[in-house]
Amino acid sequence: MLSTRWALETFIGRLAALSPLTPDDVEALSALTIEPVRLRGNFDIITPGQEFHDACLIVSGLVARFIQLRDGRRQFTAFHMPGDLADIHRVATPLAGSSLQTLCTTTIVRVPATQLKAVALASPTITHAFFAYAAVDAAVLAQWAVNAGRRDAQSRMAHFLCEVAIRSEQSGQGSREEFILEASQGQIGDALGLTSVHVNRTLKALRQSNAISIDGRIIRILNWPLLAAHGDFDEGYLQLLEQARAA
Amino acid sequence: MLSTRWALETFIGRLAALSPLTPDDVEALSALTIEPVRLRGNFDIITPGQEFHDACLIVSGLVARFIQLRDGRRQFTAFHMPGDLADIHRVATPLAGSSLQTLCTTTIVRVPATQLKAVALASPTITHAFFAYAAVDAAVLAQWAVNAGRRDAQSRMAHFLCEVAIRSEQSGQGSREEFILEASQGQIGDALGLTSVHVNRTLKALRQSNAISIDGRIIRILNWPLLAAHGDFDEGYLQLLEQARAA
DNA sequence: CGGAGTATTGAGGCGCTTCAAAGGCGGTGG
DNA sequence: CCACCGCCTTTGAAGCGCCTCAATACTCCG
Repeated sequence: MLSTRWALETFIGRLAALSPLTPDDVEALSALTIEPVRLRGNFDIITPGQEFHDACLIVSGLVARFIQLRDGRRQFTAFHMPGDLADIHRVATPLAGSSLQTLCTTTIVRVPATQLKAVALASPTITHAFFAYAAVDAAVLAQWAVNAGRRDAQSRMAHFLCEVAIRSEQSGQGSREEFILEASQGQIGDALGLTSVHVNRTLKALRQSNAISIDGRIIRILNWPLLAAHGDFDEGYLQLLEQARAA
Repeated sequence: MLSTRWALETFIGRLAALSPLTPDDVEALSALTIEPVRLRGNFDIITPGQEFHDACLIVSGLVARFIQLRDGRRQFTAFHMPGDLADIHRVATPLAGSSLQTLCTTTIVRVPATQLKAVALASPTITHAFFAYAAVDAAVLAQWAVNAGRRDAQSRMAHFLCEVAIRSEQSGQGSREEFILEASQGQIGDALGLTSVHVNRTLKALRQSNAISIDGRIIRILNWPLLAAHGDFDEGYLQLLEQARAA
């Protein structure tokens, strides 16, 4: 199930949803895979300032992009789930402004940036798809900024859970009603700009309103309309480009 | 000075700093300009959900990208200054997840996405430069997310002012010691995730520590090391790719 | 069975918001 | 030319949301 091939096909499928790929495109992209690497949790894939010449395709597990402050506190700026390509910008530069770390035991495939770039430039439809993929990344990041800047803790959490739910569903890792989130409450706090203590209280409140239930790392959304309303969540931004293609 | 041609040349210069452009590239990009449009402040260039088939080159003034909540509060996710291309993602899709609004009287040039796309696909170096440009946008947005998520009001403000200072300098609009920020305190609050009241108090505190002085819309940074330290500011992320090219 | 990391809960404090009001400044029209 | 109006800035006072500190319980794993 969670094989290297599965991850690559999921990624290609997502690209295909963004830009109609030709059979040649799919073939070129399918040739990308190199050896998978298994990493423990809390492993630093990239540290800032350092040059890094590979992109990361996530096969299983969970990877977070983050920026760290001098005092050690940090803010996650993205979660990357199985089937995601974590470093699409590596096409443009080997320098990273942010760090990448596994949140749990994770399998990734390192795709050399040179290969990625060659594939991108070889086909206009792939170029287009890569742009669109980066645009979705940016749309998600914008929502995280809105979360941190303008929503209170419960709305943030609700919006965040809705996003993870949809993305889990999109990558075939679960449904929007039930999925696995391999992150501790402290790590969720780093994504939302909250402390682990307040994440705990916020989750408790959402549980008590019967919007969600939690069993270990399994999240169940019991009342989707309630949660979506609470988080002011509109899934459009996650499907923006699929819609564009349909039009 | 702030002519359409100047803005286009500034934009091309920035691209050239990201990826070595050929003379043909420069020529192709120089042919992009269409008629400039003058807009009043608080003019909506894009509203969400709507399709939009042009990218915006800023000639003068200030444009903000933002996402609005149901209750009317909003979070800015980017400022676009003269010489910036505000909608590089329009290469990939006509659908916008966020809105675009002028903050003051502003002149823009609407570049048809079809033209932009054609130019991008015609040259691998331009494609590369566009990717790099989008990567810088994403790096800036990530810093805004960190600002809202993990920094207190004074650090946020300090970081924000440092960013605007450097970007003003980069686009030849001023120096990092003295520049114009055409935004009200309420609008600055929308960028930082603060209320206008607290923006006012925060600016007062920074003035009293002799880090900055303010005269109307003119910001003077009196003590750059102090302000940068206060905001935990490292300008690397704004010049990431220039460095990459130098290497 | 012991230890480390995580979850949970309480108490107290601070930072930012909210509400409110007054003053400044530029623009517009009588 | 001045009176007026809207927007912005500035300041005060009070309240609340989230943080900090702290203690206990849980769970996984060796």
